[in-house]
Formats: sequence, structure tokens, C-alpha cells
Amino acid sequence: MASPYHWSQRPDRPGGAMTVSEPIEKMTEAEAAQELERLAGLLAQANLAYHTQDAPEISDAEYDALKQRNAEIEAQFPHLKRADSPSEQVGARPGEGFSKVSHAVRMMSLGNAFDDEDVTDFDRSIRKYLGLDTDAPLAYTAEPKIDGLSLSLRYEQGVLVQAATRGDGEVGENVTANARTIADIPARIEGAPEVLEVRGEVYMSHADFAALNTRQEAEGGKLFANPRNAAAGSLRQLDAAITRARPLRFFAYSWGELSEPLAETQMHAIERLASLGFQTNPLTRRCDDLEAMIAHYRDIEAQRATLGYDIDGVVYKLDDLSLQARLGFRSTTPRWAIAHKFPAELAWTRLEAIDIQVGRTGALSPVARLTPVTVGGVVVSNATLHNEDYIAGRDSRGQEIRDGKDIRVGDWVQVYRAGDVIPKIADVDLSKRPEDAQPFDFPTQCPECGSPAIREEGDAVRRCTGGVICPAQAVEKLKHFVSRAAFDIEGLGAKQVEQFHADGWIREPADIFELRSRYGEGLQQLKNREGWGEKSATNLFQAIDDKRRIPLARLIFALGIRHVGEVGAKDLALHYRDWDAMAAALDTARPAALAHRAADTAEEQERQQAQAEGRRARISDTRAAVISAQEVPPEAAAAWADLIGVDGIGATLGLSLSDAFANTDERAAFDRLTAHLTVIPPDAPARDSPVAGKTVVFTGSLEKMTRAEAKARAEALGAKVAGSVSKKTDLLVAGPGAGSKLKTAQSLGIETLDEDGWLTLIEGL
DNA sequence: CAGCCTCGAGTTCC
DNA sequence: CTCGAGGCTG
Repeated sequence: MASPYHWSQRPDRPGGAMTVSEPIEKMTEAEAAQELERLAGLLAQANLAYHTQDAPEISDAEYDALKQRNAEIEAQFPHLKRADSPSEQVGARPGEGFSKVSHAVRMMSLGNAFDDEDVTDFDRSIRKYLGLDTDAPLAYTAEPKIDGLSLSLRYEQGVLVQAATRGDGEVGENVTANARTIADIPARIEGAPEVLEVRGEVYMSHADFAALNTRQEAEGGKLFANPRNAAAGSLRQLDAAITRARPLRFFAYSWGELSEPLAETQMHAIERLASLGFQTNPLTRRCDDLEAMIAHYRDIEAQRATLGYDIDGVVYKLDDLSLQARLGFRSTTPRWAIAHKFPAELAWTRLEAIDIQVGRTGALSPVARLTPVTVGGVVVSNATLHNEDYIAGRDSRGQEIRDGKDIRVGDWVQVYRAGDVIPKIADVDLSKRPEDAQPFDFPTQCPECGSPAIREEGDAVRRCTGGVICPAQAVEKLKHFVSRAAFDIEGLGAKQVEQFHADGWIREPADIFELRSRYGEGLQQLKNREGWGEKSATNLFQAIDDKRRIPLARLIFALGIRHVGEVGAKDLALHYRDWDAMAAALDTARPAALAHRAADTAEEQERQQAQAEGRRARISDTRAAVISAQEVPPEAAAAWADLIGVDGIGATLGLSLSDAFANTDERAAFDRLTAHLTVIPPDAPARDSPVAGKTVVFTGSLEKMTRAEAKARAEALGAKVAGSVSKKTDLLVAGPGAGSKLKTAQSLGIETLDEDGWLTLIEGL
């Protein structure tokens, strides 16, 4: 299984299959057939229970696990697949859509270059990373970036076994049945590696798009805004027969897991894919230098209108695959590839009004209301205006944007879609500005609650200070609480939350868990409300009950504490492992947190004073004096150090957390909430790994894995990953370029390994 | 202390 | 998707 090639050796996702489960290899044929029969029965029963609106007999997770197991056995014994196979019954559960597929190798996105200089920077940083001179030869491939949707096709023994959309890169949707209907996607290939994941783009040609819309119009169906939407809509049909009738095409340009390498260079790998029977883009070229890349970009740009399909730029990739492997990946993008985007399409329209929205942190965000206009195939009527500086014509550093032109209601403005998605304002036509147009007066009071809206020194945003008083903040916080990554309560989305809040039924998260006892009596009250019937009420109460057991990380994230996002919440959960332990630690640390803030304030004063007096600021002395004056108990200092010692958690986040838990109103709300919940601790780490319970620090650059991967892997093995070396550190993993941490570790006599040593240590786990 | 990288927060339209 | 800002490295 262990393949020597980088693209199948991402350490955090061991194993080859796209789905995770027990191996089924030892099963005999008879056992497999029996198991398939059992699974078909169970799943059919579960579907029936679901459809007849009885309480579902099994949870979604259990249902998914059964389906997964069924699919795996079928993959192992394809000839045993039943006529009534559950895997063929797409979308058996309504609203569920496609089943989920984890990618064996993450599907990355690409970094962007918007001008020639960005491309030069890209080349320079690669050379720097590889230690190459500016004039050393370095070849790249350049190809059009197709504007469609990416798809990963898994072939085993030359047979197409699975097709998955990109999703979030980790987990996509299983669209195998639909992919099989696309003519450009071969069902079988000859002479391929045993395992081959081909990646590429599904798209629709201009001609096919026009014909499809004509047909849709004739049949009274809905029209698609552009070829990409048409392609996406067609691929994501639950009924594969509809997909079959849609003229989709596919270009292959990359690969995921491989049992053996395709070639030694990108260009040869693409040629190999072509020889296996895939369509590859005819404008793919190997370029020997930057000039050739840019020239090919211009050439493709010139042909753009006559290609017959949409493209939105040119992708450059380092040609040498062994160099690609050396460069590796950042968190979401490879270091060895970049997309050189074409200039965005622009459109002029009139700015009718500027509205102010209030977010969950109290941020006042201005939104432009526009006379609707078509930009890049989509009608746009709103655009973000970011913050008050942006409207005034400045960026965060006070630099002019739009030549310093401000934006006024009544102006003619030029709109584009940043990254082809978010509408923004590029320019203002001063010659068409109405004479009575006034500069926008940014509110200094919250438009929702009237509290003062304050802009902190050095901050770009103005925030409502109303806190719990502000209804807008309360609603946004509640929406965050029920959002996907937080409590994810089915049937309780943004709309419902707004309605419940307006009615005064839900004011804070705990109220959600008291809905049934307070308003569910006989369901009468709920039934009387618009859009609510008995069934939806029962379902809602069930969905709420399902979430009374909640993982600690989700709970922490759901609280909506400023600076604590999904990742931070996970880090905190792994560190404290228990809600009460975390709350107690924060209480203990409080005096140290306050001392830290006092020291920050003193530091700022000292800076200003020093500047006024023309001397150097004595930062560390000032801080030390303040902290000792605060007489912080040693256990508080220890608890604070423990908190901000967690990798990824610093003083800002620590203070924000500390404030939330020390605020009596917020704390009372937390306590009311947790009284309704059973908090699930993070998964217990593997017991018998050599690093279980050890504190590990990574330093220097890691070449075979990203930091995030290294961290995730270490944590999965039961290690604690810290950000800095202390006497609590058990092991330091030092890559090339390690500096002060390595020295500290050596002086403390801490065991030190290089990256290979670390990989050897955890090998096979 | 500067420069990178990652994360958080806010945003639009389908 | 983008911007700003927090956190880490060197």
C-alpha cells in the first residue's frame, strides 16, 4: 500500500480506498452475498421508516455507515452486486442528495496571479525554495483554465469505480452514476496503473449550452445563467437519466492517488492520460521560461472568444514532478502551480443606496444596493463595500484605492466579481456624479440598537458596542450557533432562527433546547404558526434532541467567541478535553489574563511616550513592572501560560476567551446551555503509539508534509503539539532551517529528531 | 521585528 | 473568495 510517490503519501490520510472502513478482504463469497442481502434489507427498512415519517430507526451516521459498507463489499465482489442494490438507489433519503466520498488525496485549489508580476513572483519563490539561480533552466507547463467544475475519477484495474466532486477538497459527493453518462469519460481504460485517480474539469461548450437553453425554454424548464451553472446543474442531477441527456464534456489535467507514477514530468503525464483515452486540452504547452509562459498566456487570451468553451485564465505547473514533490503544498494550494487569471469582466451601473449590516461580532458592514446589472453571466444587485475606509477610497494602510475616489449614493460605479464570485466596486465615474451627491456619512451608532459604534485604534471595522442588548448581534450569534460547523440542527436554519427570535421564543442558545417543554405542548402553538405543521414540529424537536449530545469542539465553536473559529475550537477541545476543565482553567487564569492586558496598555503608553521623547521604548521592563505589580498568583500564571502555549492560540485569542468566560451574562448563558447537553470529549488518542501523551514541537521547514498535516497526525497519535519549546517538551522535530527552538531544546537536553526520524518513529501507525 | 502563512469574519448568488 | 489580523519563524 505504501507508495513511494508524494501524491499518495500524504501522512494524514493513510490507506488507499476513498472510503474508510474495516477491510473486507477476508470475507468469503458466500459471506459477502449474505452480508449484501442483510444490508439491502436494513437500508430498505430504514428508507421506509424515513419516508413514512416515523421517527427514523437509525441515525444518519449509522445509515451512512451501512451504505458505505455495502459499497465496499460491492467493490470487492462486483459480480455479487444485487439487482436491488442500495448503492444504485440514488438519493434514497430525501434532501440528502448524494452520498459523501472522502478523497484519498486531497483535491487542492490553486493560488491566483492577476498580472505578469505575480507570475514572476511565483517563479522567484519557487527558485528560492529550491535554491536555484534566476538563470537556471526551469520548465513549466501552461494550459487554459477551464471554467467548469472539477471531478475526480477513480479507476481500479482499469475500471471506473467512482466519480466524486471536489466538495471542500477533503470530502466530495459521489456522482458515479452521472459521470458514467459522459461520453468523454471512459468506463474502462487499458494499460493504466492498478489504481489511478484522474482529475479534470467537467464543462459545457457554448454551442451545447445555447441549444440546451433553447430546449429548456421550449419545454418550459428553467434557463441557466451560464455554461458553468448548466454543467454544475446537469452533473448534480439525482436522476442520472437527466444527466445523460445533457451534453457534458471532460478535460483531464491532473491525478490523485496512483499505484505507480504516470511519468517523470507534468507534460508527459498529460500525454499519458491522453494515450489512455482521456481528452486533454490541445493548448497545453511546455514552456522553457517565463517569457514563453506569458507569451502563451497572451496567445490563449487572444483565442478566448473562439475556443467554444469558457476559460478564466491559464494554469502554470512546474514540469518536473520530482521538483513538484520537493515543493509540496501549503494548506489549500500546491506551491508548484498557479492560475494566471484573465482580467475580470466589468459592468457599469448606478449605486442606489448603501445599507449597513450588523454581524455577530457587532461589525458594521456596508453593502451597496445596485441597479441590477449582468456581470459575467450573473445578475448582480448587491456588492460588498467592506468598511468605511473602502468607501472613502483608502485601504487599511491609508493608501489610495480607485485613485482616492470615494463612493457616493447616486454614483455610476463599475462592478466586477472578485474571483468570479463576490461583487465588488472597481471604479467610480466622477463625470456622472449628481451635483447633490454627498460623501457617505458612516454611522457612529448601531442602526439596529442605537448603541455607540466604536472603531478601535488600528482596526478597519467599526463595531456596535451593544453586545447582548443588540438584537442584530443576538440573531447573528444564534445563526452561527445552528450553522453547519456548529450545532447543525436540521430544520433550524437562518430563516427559522430569525422567526423564532422575532417571536421572542429563542433569545439565546439554551432556549432552543427548551422549545419543546415551553411551546411544544400539544404542538398547538407551533402548529398555529405560519409554515409549521405537526410533522415539521415533530421533526424539529427530534433534530434538536439529536444534538443534545455534542462534541466539545463544536460546542466551543458554536459559542461564537471572537477569534475562536473552527480550528481554534478544535485546538482548545484537544487541549482541555472537557468543558468543566476548560472553564475552571480559564477562571484560574483570569488574574494573569488581566495582568497581560494591563501590560499591553502600559506597553502602548510607553511606546508613545518614548516616541514623543525621542528615545527607545523599554518594552520588556515596562511589561515586567506591570505584571509584578498585579501580583498574579503562580497558579494563574501557570494556567495562562498553559493556555497560550497551545499551538495556534496566542494572547489575543486567550484574552477574548477569558473575557467571555468572566462576563457574568455570557457565563450564565453558557451554564444554562450546557445544562441541556452531554458534551462528548475528543476521540481518545491511540494508546500504544510511541508519542502518546508526549508533547511535541515542530520547527524549521517540513518537506514531506505540511505543518497542519504533521500536527494532525501527531495529535491523532495522542501527542500534544505545542508551539514553543519548554521543559515540558518531550520531543522536538526539527526540519532544515531550524533556529532558536533547536538551540533551546539542546540546552534543555530534549530529544531531537529530523523529519525522516519522526516519520520512521511513527511509521506503520 | 518583518515576512509568511493560516485562520476568522464577512460577503453574493445559485 | 477576499481582506484583515493573529501567530509563528528566523
